[in-house]
Amino acid sequence: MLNLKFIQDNPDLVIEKLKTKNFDAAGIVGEIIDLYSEKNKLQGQADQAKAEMNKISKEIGLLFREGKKEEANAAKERTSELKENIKQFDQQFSAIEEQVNELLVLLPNLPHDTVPQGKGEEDNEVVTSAGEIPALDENALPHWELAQKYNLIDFELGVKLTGAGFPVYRGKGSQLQRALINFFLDEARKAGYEEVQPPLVVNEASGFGTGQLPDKEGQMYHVAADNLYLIPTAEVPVTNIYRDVILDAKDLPYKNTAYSACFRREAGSYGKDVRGLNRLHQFDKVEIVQIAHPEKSYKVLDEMVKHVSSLVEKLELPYRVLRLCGGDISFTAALTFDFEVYSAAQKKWLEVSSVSNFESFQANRLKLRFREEGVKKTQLAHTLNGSALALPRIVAALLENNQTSKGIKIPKVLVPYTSFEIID
RNA sequence: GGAGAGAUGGCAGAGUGGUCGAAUGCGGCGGUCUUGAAAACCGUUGUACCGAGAGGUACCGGGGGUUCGAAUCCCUCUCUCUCCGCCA
Repeated sequence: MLNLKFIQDNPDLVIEKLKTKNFDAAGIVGEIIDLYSEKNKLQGQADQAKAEMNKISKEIGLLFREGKKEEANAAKERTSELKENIKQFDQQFSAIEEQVNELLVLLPNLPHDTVPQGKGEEDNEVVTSAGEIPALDENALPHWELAQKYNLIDFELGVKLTGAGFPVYRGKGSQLQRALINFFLDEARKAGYEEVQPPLVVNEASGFGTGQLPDKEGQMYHVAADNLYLIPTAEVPVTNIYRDVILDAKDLPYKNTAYSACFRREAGSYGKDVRGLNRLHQFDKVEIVQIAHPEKSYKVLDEMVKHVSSLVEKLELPYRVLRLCGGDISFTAALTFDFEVYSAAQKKWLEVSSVSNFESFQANRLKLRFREEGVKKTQLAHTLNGSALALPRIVAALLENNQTSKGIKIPKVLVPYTSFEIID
């Protein structure tokens, strides 16, 4: 959510910047500004009326104490009109506030200056390309066939237990999952992230804080009986750790990492790249989150991109980093780098990480503030997060790229975690 | 699932209709004292909005009501805790 005052002070900037996101904000911004001045006018009137009311009430109290009943009763009569006015001001005031909030929630975050103009994925900018694309045999298998051949993942069994998109990992497939999770968590810890194990189910306030609600309500599984949501990413509970808090500037940045299962309904995405591990309803992911000082958040973003790069490099996967264009970047992000690894049998780039700076967009919803030493006024912090990494597509690429006639080779860094070097 | 208790400032914890944005203690910050530190003592210490400022307003879990006036009374919702039952 953009800051109300910021919009008020920079309406043209907001409209101009949102054009990059292909969002025409002129109407909404105009309405917000009108409502804002109306709101202030009303508040001035309401506050004045309330001040008078408070004054009279105090006087009445004193008069009663002194036993001047008649004067007190006379004073009472003066209040009825005031009371009515206050009631009306308050009603109008909260109606306007509600309207403003409804409009505010419609505005996406402003894109960073470096976000390229564009309509969709095809306009994303490749900023890095690294690693060698392996030359596989003609008869190389896609990962879903490899998974079956080596009994690593049972998709049909998942359908029996739950439904499509809920695979059962078994044997070395299951061990490989565990190895990756531990590897990712260890790497994050070495990079200074504190590990946390958050709940996998969150309440409405948390969903709102990071921006899943109300915008992407249909994306999450909703536990209706308790009005709770299964998390689509650990970003939600981990970032919400910092909801409604005021931090000391000297303690920034806060760095957390968490492994979690992630649940996504993926409504409406059937038929598109859904084979095998490409798109699931439940998957594992290690997430990194940072709460940063606004002046340092882009440095932090770079650091996070480097961290994720190091992970795919250690796994010896060919990858590229994309700077998302205005048409592809999310509603909440100011700047996002996507990581894609090449899955050599499918001959496809698969997104395995998305690293974003949300600036103060989430912080404003979260009421996540910090205070500079000696300064009374609080400021909104910046939030950032990234996948480091999402497992399924990493597994897909590992299986496909490392297949040999003797089996599937495990990258060196993972061997201490898997305790086997080859899947055969 | 059954029964009960509760929700107040960073924490603990008073406050049952007016002078309460809220006692007191702890913690934090500043100071006095000290070679330094501790102790002791003194002062200070919530957030947000409006206003050029003086200042004003709101907030004692959320919403509504009674009243000239509500942290305090009433209704309602949510959450937390304790005990019992069941269970990992």
